[in-house]
Amino acid sequence: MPEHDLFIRQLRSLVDLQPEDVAAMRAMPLRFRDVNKHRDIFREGDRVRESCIVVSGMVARYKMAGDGRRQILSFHFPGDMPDLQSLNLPYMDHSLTALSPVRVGLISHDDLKPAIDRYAGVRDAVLRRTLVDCSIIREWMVNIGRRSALERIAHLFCECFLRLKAVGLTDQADFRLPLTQTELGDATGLSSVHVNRTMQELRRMGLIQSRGNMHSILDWDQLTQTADFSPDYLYMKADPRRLRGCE
Amino acid sequence: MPEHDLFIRQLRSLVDLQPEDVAAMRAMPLRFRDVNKHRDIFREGDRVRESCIVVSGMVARYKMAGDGRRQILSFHFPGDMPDLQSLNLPYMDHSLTALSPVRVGLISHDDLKPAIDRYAGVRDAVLRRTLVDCSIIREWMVNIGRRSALERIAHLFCECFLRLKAVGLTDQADFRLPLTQTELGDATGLSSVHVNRTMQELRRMGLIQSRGNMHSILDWDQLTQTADFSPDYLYMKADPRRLRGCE
DNA sequence: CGACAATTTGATCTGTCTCAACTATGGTGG
DNA sequence: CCACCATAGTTGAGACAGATCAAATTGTCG
Repeated sequence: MPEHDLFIRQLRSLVDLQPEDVAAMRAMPLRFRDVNKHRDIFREGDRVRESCIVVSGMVARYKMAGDGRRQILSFHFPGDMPDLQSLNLPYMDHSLTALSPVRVGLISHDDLKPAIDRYAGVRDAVLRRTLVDCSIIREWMVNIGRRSALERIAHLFCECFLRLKAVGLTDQADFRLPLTQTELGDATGLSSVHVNRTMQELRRMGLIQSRGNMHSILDWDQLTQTADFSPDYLYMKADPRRLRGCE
Repeated sequence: MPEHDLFIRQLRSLVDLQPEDVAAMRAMPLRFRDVNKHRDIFREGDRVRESCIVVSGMVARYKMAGDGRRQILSFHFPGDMPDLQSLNLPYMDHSLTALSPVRVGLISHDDLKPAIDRYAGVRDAVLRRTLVDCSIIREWMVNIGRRSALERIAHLFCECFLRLKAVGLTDQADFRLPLTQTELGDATGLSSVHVNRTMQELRRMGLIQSRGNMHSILDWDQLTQTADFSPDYLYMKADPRRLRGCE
C-alpha cells in the first residue's frame, strides 16, 4: 500500500528501521477519510481514539486566543502524523485543520499501541517523530519571539523546503505550498498585509519566486542567511550539509 | 530521600503511580550538582548522558537567535525534569541555564532507561511529563504570537502560580519568582523596558503585587481574564476548577 | 561605604497593525 | 461564453504598541 510507504519513508528520514518494524507498520489497517479545505479534523478538547496520517494535502495544528486570533502551531505534509501525542494525553489541547483538500489515513490507537509495545523500532520512530515535532515548535517560538518579519517568512520557507524535500515533494528548487497569506501570518504571528509586503521584499531581494502556490528558491545560501536558519532542529538523519544546495 | 519525593510528587500531579513505580524511582541514584546563577547546565549541540531534576532554584531552557537575541523556551521549578527528551534525541537543540543558584540531581540514562522499560507507570509518567512540557510550549507560542504585552505577562504569572502550587511552593497567593525583567522579556518576546511598564500596569490594575522576587496575586479571576488564561493545557490531574481561587 | 546589577523613567523612533479600497483570480451558473 | 461572485492578493494612509537609547534611581551584597 503506497499510503503506508509514505509515512514509513517519513520516519526513515529520522531513524533506522528494521524489516520487522516496517512489516508491523505495513500491517496496521488504515481507514481513509477525505476532508475539505477549512474543515477541522479534530478540535481542542476532543478525546480522539485514532491517530491520523496525512496522505495528501496539507494540514495545520492551531489554537485560538481570545476574540478570534488564531495561532498556527505547525504545518504537516504528506507522511506526517500530526497527533501522535494523543496516544498519551487524555484530550487535545489544540485543533487540527485542513489547509487544502486533504486525504488522511486513520490508525486506531488499539492497533497502534500493541505495535509500539512490541516493536522497539516502531516505538522509537513514533517517539522520535513526536519529539522532533516539539523541537520544530521550539524553533518557531524563537522565530516568532525574536525574529523580524523578513526573517520569519524566510525561515518558514527554508523549513518547508527541507521537510518537503525529505518526502520527495520538491522538484529541484520548486515546491508547492497551498497557503494563503493570512495562514502564513497566523503561523508567524504577523498580519496578512505584512506577510504580503514581506514576500514582495523577499522577491525583490531575488531570494524566492512565487506563482500562485508554487514557490522556487532562487538563492538558498542567501535565503538561509537572511532567515538565520540552521537545520539542526529538524534532526534529519541525512547530513544537513548535503542538503545545502537545491541541486 | 526528599529529593526523590520532590519529582515524584511532581509526576503524581500528572499521573497515578503504583507503589512499585514509586519504589523504582526512589531506587534511582541521584548525583547532585550545584550550579551558580547564569551558568549553563548544558548547551545546544551537547550530547548528554544524564537527565536532570531541579532540586532547588529555577532553570530555563533557551535558544539564541542571530546577533545575541535570546528566546527562553520554558521555565522549570523544583521537581521538574527539563531534559527528558535527551533520552531519545541524539543532541540538544537548546541550552539549559540556571536563573538562580540551583541544585540539580542527575540521573544517568543508564539508570533511567531500564526503569522506563520495566515499569509502565514510570514510562507513562516520563512520557506524559515530556508531552505536557511540549503543550506548555505550544501555549507560549500562542502567548507570544497572538497576545498583547499585558496579556503575555499576566498569562505567565497565572501559569507560574499554578505550577508552583502543584509542587507546594506557593504560600496562599504568594510565590517567589527569581527572575529579572530582562528574563521575563526573553520569555515573552518583549524588551525589559516594556516588561517593566507592563508590570506597573498590572499593579495599577490591582491584579498583582510585587516586592523583589516575591509576588502576590490580588485578584485571580481578573488576572486570568486579563490573561486569556485557561489551565487545560497544563493537564493537571486535579480539577482546574478547584485551583481557581488562591484560597 | 563602594560597586555592580536591576529597576524605573523619559524621549524618540520604527516595525507592524488596522482599516479601507482596489485588483486579480478562479469557479459557477445562466 | 460571459456575467457574476467569492476569495485572495495588493496598495495606501494613518495609528499605535512596543523597541531603542540614555540617564537616573534603587537595591544588594561584599
